[in-house]
Amino acid sequence: MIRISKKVEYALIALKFISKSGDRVVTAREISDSTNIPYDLLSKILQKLKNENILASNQGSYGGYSLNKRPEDIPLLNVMNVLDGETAITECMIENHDIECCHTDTCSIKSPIIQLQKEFEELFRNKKISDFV
Amino acid sequence: MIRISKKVEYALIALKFISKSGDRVVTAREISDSTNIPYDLLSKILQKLKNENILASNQGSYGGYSLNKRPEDIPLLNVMNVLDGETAITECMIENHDIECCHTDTCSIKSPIIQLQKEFEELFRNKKISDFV
DNA sequence: CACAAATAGGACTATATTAGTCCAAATTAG
DNA sequence: CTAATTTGGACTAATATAGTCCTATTTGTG
Ligand code: SF4
Ligand code: SF4
Repeated sequence: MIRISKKVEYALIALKFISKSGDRVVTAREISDSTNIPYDLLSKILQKLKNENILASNQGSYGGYSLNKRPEDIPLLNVMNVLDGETAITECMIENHDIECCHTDTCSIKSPIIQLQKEFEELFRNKKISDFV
Repeated sequence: MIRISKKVEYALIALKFISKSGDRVVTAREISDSTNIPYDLLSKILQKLKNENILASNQGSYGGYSLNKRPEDIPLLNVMNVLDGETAITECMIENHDIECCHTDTCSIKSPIIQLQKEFEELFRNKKISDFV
């Protein structure tokens, strides 16, 4: 059905929330409360964004998250890759794929698929978090 | 993980096969044998393409499928919609959606999502079967 | 007419992915 | 120390995808 995952949607909503909060740090609880995104799920998402240096975090009380990059410097593709793994429109477009698709020998559409993969990535790489703010 | 479904990949491979076969009709068995696409699955795919008038079919012995449109007149988006249902990058982008996403009231990213949906559709509408042949 | 080859299509199963939950540990300001 | 917070593993539930099985219908040919 080709869908942007809820994780990515939630990330976009959260990143927007944080970028609208100025310089102060924002807690996961705060975002969860005002967006109805499940707290535990949101926490994981923010953690992954932090590990990717999209967010900065402070632990402990009065801790929270803040943006570590400008919204215009965060490509949507980056967020997708962090949360759902490498974005590949087909099995064979996964880089370093040990396990080959069982049709790889006879498949007649690989080269146009490579082209489509490029255009697909381009669309999502050019789309930045700033476009959602 | 955002993937083109196997159904759609198989459809592309099959459509390529048919369009390379000139004017004669091609059987599902023939395509299945030379591509290793599971016969039963392929049959369903071809049937759906026929119901959408992308293919023409003849039943009975010496029956089979043939293209009903020129490859350059078949958008990839069309094939995706036929096989996997309406292409909507998020729940709220499904047209006539009775059931609303549970965040619809508070969601802050709907309008950029609408824009992204447009660009997404554009990419897949501009990509034609002829690009795969 | 009988038969074989083909499309047509419903129902089902298995597998994989996504979404969400639960729990416990580590960190830190006050 | 304590409360608020991030960190992160393990688990469950729900949904979607891929594939299988079976039967009916159509039609050209002997
Ligand atoms: S090899 Fe062909 S069938 Fe296999 S994943 Fe790539 S495009 Fe799809
Ligand atoms: S309303 Fe917002 S959260 Fe719900 S599907 Fe649309 S974009 Fe996603």
